[in-house]
Amino acid sequence: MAREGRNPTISDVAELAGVSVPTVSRVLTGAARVSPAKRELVEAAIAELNFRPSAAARVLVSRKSRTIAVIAGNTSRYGYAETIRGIEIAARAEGYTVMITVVESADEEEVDRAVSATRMQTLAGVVVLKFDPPGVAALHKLGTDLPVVALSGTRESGVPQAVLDEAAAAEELTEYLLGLGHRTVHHVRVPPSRRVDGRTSGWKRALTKAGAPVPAVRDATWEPKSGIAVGGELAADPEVTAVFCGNDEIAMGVMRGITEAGRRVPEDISVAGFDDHPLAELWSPPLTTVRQDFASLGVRGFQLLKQAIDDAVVRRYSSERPTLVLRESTAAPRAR
Amino acid sequence: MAREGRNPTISDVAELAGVSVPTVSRVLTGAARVSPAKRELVEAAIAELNFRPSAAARVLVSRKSRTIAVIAGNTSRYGYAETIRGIEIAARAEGYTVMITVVESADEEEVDRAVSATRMQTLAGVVVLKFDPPGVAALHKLGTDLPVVALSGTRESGVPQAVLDEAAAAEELTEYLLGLGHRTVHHVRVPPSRRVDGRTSGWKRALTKAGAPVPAVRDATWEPKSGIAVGGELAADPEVTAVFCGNDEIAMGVMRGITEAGRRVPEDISVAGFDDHPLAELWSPPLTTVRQDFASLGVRGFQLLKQAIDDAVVRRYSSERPTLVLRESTAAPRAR
DNA sequence: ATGAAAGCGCTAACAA
DNA sequence: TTGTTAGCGCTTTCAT
Repeated sequence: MAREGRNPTISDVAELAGVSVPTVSRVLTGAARVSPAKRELVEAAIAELNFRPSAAARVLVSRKSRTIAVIAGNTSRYGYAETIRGIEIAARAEGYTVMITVVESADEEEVDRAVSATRMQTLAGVVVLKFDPPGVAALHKLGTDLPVVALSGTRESGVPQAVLDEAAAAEELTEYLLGLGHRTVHHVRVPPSRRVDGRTSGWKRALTKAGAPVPAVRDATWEPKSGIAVGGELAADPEVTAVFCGNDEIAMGVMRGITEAGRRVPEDISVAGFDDHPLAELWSPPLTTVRQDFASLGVRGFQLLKQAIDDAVVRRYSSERPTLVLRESTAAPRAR
Repeated sequence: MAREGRNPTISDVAELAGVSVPTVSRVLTGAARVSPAKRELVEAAIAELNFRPSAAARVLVSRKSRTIAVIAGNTSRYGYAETIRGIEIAARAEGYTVMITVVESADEEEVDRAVSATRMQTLAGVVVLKFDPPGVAALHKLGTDLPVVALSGTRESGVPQAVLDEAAAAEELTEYLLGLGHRTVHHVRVPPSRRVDGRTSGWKRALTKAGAPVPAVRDATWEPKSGIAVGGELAADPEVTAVFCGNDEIAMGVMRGITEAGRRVPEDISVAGFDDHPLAELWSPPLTTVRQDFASLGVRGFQLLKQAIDDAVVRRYSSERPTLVLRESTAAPRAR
């Protein structure tokens, strides 16, 4: 009999409906046919008791889970947050639950901790945000006994992955800047995920193709403010007429540094960003950038994972080309 | 014997270590003393097999879970994302896993869906982001048989909650603006969680106290762009000399609208925001605002939840007063 | 189509 | 301190 003070179980439902426990299970899972009469009884009992099956018991016996994990180096920065949002939307649509694991650093100990914490759960699969070194490290530690999909800006061998082709977009943006008449384009990099970074390599490729000089790369952190100092240095160099920044937030910092140094954007120096942050078009001047659809990256990532979970014919890649967004922070250089 | 192709279980460990299954369990949970000799054997076996206990089995038998759920109307907007980050950090430090449930709307059907999905898992507790109507609705549907903590900007009766005292901060900001010499302060509101909203009520209180006229509230959406049109309207009214916006992103939109209308900030119109978004200080002019520590709100929320989970003496409230940040988007009105 | 029986991997209660 | 026994709430055989 259903006791008070605890959640109803499947046997409470079975008893109330006057059927066996497996029959209730059949109604729940839809795995086998149940006569309409019994099904109705069972459904009434479920509703009356407000019964919800225990996910833990289901997982234990069926060895199948409706939970996926997302491993990420960060959850709140724009690209990360939007990507996770996309994953969650796609997962929810398919009835999957999402749990989050944050990997703070690429230290072996921290990566082990994160992977262990993740793998304690019985999971249907894992999506790894391979945007940074912690993500890359976690991906490698994860093992192959579980469906895994990586999300990133550069296609790489190994697990299936959904990609935003950053290199192609960065190349296009750099070519646009050169086409405006700039002799070359300087580059401020955000912390790269590996030695090579799609945005940086696309930039370099465009310069090389055009026979333009390749200036030394300048590094910024993820903090928008770190762009201010870099902007100041850039403003001090009269050779600099165009700057391509690794993301919009850094670009905003760089623009402030340039402005504080008394030079104007885009009249003296053109500045372009990357991502199309929601505030990029509100900035003064509105930012020329590359639109990255992170939410769609997350959706595509989950879809790839779903295929792997279902043992479907697994497409290993899903690539999308971010698009150039021309606004007012870039212009032709002034005549010298 | 440990078979290939499946995860090792506690009995594999027991067998390899030459002890009983419960002894392994004791080592795992630390619940009872085990002789150093056996403990070492067990630990060696665990390491050799790379054994990880099944969370599902543990939950099933112990009825205790190390997973908490976060229910939120949104995951990627600044305040939400930072709050979730804080919850995750605090949870991780205590060995808890975080799952996310998004409630898209306050529709009964959607709220039921979200709550059901959440409650399928055996949870230690739930943190609800009560920043918007979906969050409020989910909180009410959640039931009382589970530790629940709400996070919001306004203290309210009911479940324990961690709060950022928005009303007090909004009042302080409005007083500051009035103190600058503005006859009154106009207000642009972001979508409120209920009829009353802390930011709006603090603003109104300050005006009333000062005997200043209370202008009609203008509404914006969460989209920063929605501020542009509002800014244009405000700029067209010569009576408007100071505007308090519900968040920084809207303030940025409003400032753009004002600028596009040919008026200047702060010379013609002062504009203040709320939140201290990371880009607020980089904006031109840098934004006067109220710093809200969302990450700390999340941490405090988890701590409250942890106390409830542990049946400790439960503090029901944790309140923090956001602080005024004075920058350059506000100034005294020009002499008329 | 339905039920009886078994058992997923662990912890709790008890005995030794 | 340690082992034996029982059983958490389900799904999965296997009969019927």
